[in-house]
Amino acid sequence: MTGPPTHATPADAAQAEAVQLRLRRHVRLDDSGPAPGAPGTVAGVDVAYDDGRGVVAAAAVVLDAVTLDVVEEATAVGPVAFPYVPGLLAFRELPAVLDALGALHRTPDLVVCDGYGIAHPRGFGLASHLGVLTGLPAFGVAKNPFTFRHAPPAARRGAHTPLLDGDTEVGRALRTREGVKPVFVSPGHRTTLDSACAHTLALTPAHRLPETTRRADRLCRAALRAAA
DNA sequence: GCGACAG
DNA sequence: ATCTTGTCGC
Repeated sequence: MTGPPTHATPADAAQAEAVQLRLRRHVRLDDSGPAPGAPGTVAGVDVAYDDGRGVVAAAAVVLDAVTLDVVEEATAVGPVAFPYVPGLLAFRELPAVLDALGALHRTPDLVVCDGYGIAHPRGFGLASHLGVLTGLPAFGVAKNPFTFRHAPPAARRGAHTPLLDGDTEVGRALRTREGVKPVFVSPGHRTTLDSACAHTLALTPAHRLPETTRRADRLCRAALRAAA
């Protein structure tokens, strides 16, 4: 039997890796998600921690994909369920993020994550994991190149170079602001790299990071403070 | 064996 | 992620 995707927190790193290997075959990189520029909604999700108290706060902010106006916001607070281990970030962040997404009154057409999609040691980063569990189109925008190689893109906004895992392009270093350090985009689920990059440019009219992640970042920090 | 390592 | 002031610049 092909049982449903797991929600339970793995007991250790070995079990977590086994879950990733089992779930990754559900990843689909196609254009079944919204086309860049099309009307609809885009959600940004992010998480903030208070390691001292072992508390995590997540936020989901839904924007109008065309105007970038905020349509709805939701937060969730809970106990930290997993330590930070490079390659296993999803087990630390997703429980709270899924709660925040579940608290929304409407389902977004697309989700933007802080981190990576298929650019990952086992091809199953945060955005892919979230996409597979929710069934929603998702991609990741990371602030650092992780373990991947890339050449610096040209200085103008929109310039990009491949993010390489050996010889495979798993993502892209994308310049969202002229002369500013690029972001690192990778598809997660039900989207392509081209589409993810186009969406990222549409979400960055004024800053390096997408409006979705900027808003989710602010909101989850506020939720963490309020939880104190 | 020693680093490096999304958030 | 998080610990942290002022400061330069659009």
